[in-house]
Amino acid sequence: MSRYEPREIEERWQRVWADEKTWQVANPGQEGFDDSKPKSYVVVMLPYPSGEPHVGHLKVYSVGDAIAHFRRRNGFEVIQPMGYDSFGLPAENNAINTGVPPKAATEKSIDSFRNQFTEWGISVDWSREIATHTPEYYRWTQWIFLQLFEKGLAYRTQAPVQWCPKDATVLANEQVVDGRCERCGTEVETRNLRQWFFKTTAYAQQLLDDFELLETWPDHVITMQKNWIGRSEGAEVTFRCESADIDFPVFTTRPDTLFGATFFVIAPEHPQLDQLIGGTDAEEPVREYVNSVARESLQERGDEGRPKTGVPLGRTVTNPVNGEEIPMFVADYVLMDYGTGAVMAVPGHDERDFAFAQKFDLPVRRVIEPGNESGDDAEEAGELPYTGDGPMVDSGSFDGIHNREAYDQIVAWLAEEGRGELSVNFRLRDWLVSRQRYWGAPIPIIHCDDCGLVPVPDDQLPVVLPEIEDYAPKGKSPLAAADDWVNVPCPKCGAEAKRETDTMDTFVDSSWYFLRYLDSQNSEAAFSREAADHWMAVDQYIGGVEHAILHLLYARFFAKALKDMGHLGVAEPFANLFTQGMITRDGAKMSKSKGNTVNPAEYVSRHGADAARTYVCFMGPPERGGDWTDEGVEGVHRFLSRLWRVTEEIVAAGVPTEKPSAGIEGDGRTLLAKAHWAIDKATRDFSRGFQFNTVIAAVMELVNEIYRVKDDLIGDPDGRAALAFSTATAASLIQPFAPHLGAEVYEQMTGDRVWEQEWPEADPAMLKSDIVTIVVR
RNA sequence: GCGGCGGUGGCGGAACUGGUAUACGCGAUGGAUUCAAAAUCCAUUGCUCGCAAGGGCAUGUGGGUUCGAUUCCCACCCGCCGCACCA
Repeated sequence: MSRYEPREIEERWQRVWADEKTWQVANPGQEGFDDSKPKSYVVVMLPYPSGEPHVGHLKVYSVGDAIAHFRRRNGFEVIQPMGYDSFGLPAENNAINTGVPPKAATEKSIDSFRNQFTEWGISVDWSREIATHTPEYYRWTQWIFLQLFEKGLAYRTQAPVQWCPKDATVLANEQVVDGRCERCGTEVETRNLRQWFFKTTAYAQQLLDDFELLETWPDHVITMQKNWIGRSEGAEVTFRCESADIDFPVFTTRPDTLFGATFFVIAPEHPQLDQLIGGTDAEEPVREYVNSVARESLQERGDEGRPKTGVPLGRTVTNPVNGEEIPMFVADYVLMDYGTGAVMAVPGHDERDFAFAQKFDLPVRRVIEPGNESGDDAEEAGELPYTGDGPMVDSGSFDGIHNREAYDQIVAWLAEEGRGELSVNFRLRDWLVSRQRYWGAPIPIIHCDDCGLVPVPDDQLPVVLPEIEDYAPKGKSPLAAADDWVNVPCPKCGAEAKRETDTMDTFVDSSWYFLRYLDSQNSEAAFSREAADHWMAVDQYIGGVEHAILHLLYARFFAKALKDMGHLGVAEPFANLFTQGMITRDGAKMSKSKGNTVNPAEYVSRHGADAARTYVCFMGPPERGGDWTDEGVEGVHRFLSRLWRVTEEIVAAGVPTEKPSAGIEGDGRTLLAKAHWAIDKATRDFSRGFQFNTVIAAVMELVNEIYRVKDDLIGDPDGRAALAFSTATAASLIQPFAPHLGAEVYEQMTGDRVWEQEWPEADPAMLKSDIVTIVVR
């Protein structure tokens, strides 16, 4: 009997799949297109190709492939493409350090990724492969940019932006975490720069509403996105500064507390600050304060518990509800980029305003009595600031009314007076997409002194990224030094003009790649509407939670914008989302510095791709993380070897051509019952949130049962038929995880190709237990 | 502080709708095979008292509902993740 040599088996089947283009699927209108089957579009988030794939990749592609196989065998026409998110800073930083051009290094990594994915036996339709750094791809990234530009959804403006001094580029808000660059951890600075933005805020409401359309997105991802979009309802109320002749609108979620406003605060960056203090006694101290705030990092400023600071402006505004004059302050706890950059301060009913009032000895006024409805801690409820509900006091004609009712009445009254209206505010800001770096898609815009911002005409796309010598960032894009490339005639008037030298954030590239997969060879369009209408939306999207906000929000925005521009039929790109957990080692996140990394290639060569793949699916529920152990992989390898050995044994004894007889009794009957039990269990757990660990456990139980009875059954033709059926069943059920061994064993037992077989169905008659358990009360 | 997820043997984890807690795997112990080892196979393995038959205790803690609770309810403790001066 020969040993289980996984690499031999795996290479053999990989050759078959490659030669026969088994996983290649035609589009509508193409030869071989099959519309008799329902479609299923399975996408695993595309990798950033750097070095070699790590275990995270092994896990996510194993999970995705299991789903793809299961869908195929349940009668779906499945496409599972692959691509590379191949623009990005790491390749460029590497180029600065080593001199290896980003393109060369990236393409080497892509080859390595493709080779390993092939060795793992992932069932990819390679005819659809894309890489975002190729002109064939980014030509269409640029085209989409221009589409957004035409619709006013891409615009250029000067704004205070987050600048990472280490990476020497601006960052999107989403890419700044705790005041630090999400990539490199460097503290970011605020700079006032002209930058390109996508108008994500135009879709803020729709991004919230369309969560309705999503079928199985994990709650925590939706929650995170909702928090990020940060919708709050309230009112916009205008306070007037008579002495300076300026109206100050403020956003408040508590218009019911308007009568309690005792002062007024504006942000240090407020554009009208100069007008308010110019030539007054307050000018000196205010300027000093504003400068000191500017010197502070965002992180320091954002600290919730820090003592309140601020400076009086020596002016007042009029409270529109009672005509009262209240003093104005500038303070850094008011942020310019939320609401209107000014707030009415109600220290009696807001904790931050209260803290400020205490510090500056300002009056605190109660306008809501603690309600008696809650009945809990009366003492605490009586203290100020009080943020709960209750009847209004000291609020003119609204006294005695419950604050929730007063809310509506006050807003109605303000609207009548023309001093306010209902309003909704979002925390979400527009997406800053320009980067002062080299290795990205050039922004296809030409700056002309006379014509302004001129889009590069369609027939001149792509704007090819030129090859340069010096990648080092100098505060502006390295592209600025490429004179031949920068200087071009204006497409409109022909005068001398200059190209935009910024490149796009790589998240732009990855916001639409799942559309390019559908029509990757199309040189006339980004993708055909017909192909998109057939395949979209993605039926199952799979990836890490770390993209819960960034990538998933951007891709959702893209789909909505493309839909509104008539290029796409769906508003949500990913109908179902599955997020897989991270694999650790020795309980810690893997990192080169800790020396606890796992190189999948090593395990694939030692135990086979099937064992490595099955192990990552067996570690625990795939949405959770797990700790990698060598013993664990060995255990799975042992299980696969057992399946292999029993196959050899049955082959040696002679594989029966007959099916097991229906009347079989004893061990044969028990074994068949176990096989049907395993089919039933595996099918249910597969469908129930991809519980792969228990699917695999069920197959292990079946194999254990085969071993328990095989010596008794192998001598008898009928018993051998039962063994062959059960072994083929085990192969069939393990195939989504171990496609090579699944194919091998299945072929030996039946002569057929397992991936062409329908997923097995359990015979209900075989599921009935002989022993009926009666529950006695 | 707010929101979400979780806590079960020595370890990773099972347990569907409230019905045999600990499936499956790892590890450990004993045995078979072998000149020996590897590999393989078989058996045992929650803790505890007992020579044994058998008993007691166990799903983070404390209560509750129920004939019956890992599962449902209330209160609390711990861990992980996200957000956090957003008016």
